[in-house]
Amino acid sequence: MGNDEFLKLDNQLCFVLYACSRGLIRTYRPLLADLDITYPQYLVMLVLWEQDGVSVKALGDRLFLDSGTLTPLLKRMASSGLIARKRSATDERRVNIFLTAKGKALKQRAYAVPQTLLCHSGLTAEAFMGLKSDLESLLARIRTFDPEKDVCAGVSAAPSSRKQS
Amino acid sequence: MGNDEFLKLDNQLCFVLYACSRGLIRTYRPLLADLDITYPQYLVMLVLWEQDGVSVKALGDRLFLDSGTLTPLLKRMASSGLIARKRSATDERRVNIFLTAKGKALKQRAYAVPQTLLCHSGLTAEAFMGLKSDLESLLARIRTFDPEKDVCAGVSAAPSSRKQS
DNA sequence: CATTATTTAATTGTGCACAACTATTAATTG
DNA sequence: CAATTAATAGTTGTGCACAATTAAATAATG
Repeated sequence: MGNDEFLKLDNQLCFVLYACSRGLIRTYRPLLADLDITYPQYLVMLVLWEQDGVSVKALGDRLFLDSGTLTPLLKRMASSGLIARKRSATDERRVNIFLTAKGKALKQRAYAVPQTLLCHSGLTAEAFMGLKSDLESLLARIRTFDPEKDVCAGVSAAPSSRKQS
Repeated sequence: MGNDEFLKLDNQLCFVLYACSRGLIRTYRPLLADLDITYPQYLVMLVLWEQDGVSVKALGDRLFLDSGTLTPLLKRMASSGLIARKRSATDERRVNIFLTAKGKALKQRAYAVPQTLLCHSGLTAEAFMGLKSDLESLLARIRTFDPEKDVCAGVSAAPSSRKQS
């Protein structure tokens, strides 16, 4: 009976994380609409403003997105004139992404975005940093988790069914 | 120049939230695949296991999803035999969602999911509760934010351009 | 009671996410 | 150097998200 507690929606960390993520992105939406970009496109711009000319692969590693997501997204950004996609001369497999003048210029209008968001979040700088740090730890943990040596496999099974190596 | 710090990817709370949310859902995926459901479908099941027969509207209020997302999702769940969609007799606008026998039975196999996830997250019960609580506060704040009385509007503009009522 | 406004779901269209697969190029190895 | 393997993008197909619109039913109002 006490097991039912674990299945209640309000006891799910993942749900509040999922709801928070979508809620924050919803808060960004009108600000980014002024810049004519979506939230994932904004993330691509953040990477490019730090380092122009990165490959699709490097972008994917940074944003945890694969080519199935990035290829069409980058094509949309190219057709709206923010970036240019250029096949690498030294490695023909690579496609490098470069900011256009329009893409570089957009940065000026983006400076206001993070500060407006911080204000909307109602967080102090300390709370902001603390929460970000906690989430970074969680992210690192779930991304390095190795299913091969899964300590959790039998965690909710009957004790007798646990397989010890 | 110091403004550039605010536009760095690694300084974005929303990005780590977005990455964490997708990372956790990725961790759920193989477990839920065993139950033949996706993560959003799992959330619907959590609501229905708590309260059978809710309307699409009530589901949407609970999960922060609209009919554009829920209608096709619920149709898929109906065709896979987990739920039944029934037009309400007392209010013909409403569609109420009921668990089938198969849907009710699935709960037994779902008990293991939250505990496996908790283990994968590597969080203590205290850290889990603390993080969930912090995210709930943030969610409440951004969901009740009223753009009409936006204190943040001029937050990054020049001080002289601030409009006081 | 007829009209208007509101509520509720469904529909349409766009843009992600991601798994599975293909094609091309580069690196490795016998 | 030829054959194999690995790396990189692209393609295809499915399932969300969400804005905007439509349609139907109910509630509110003059």
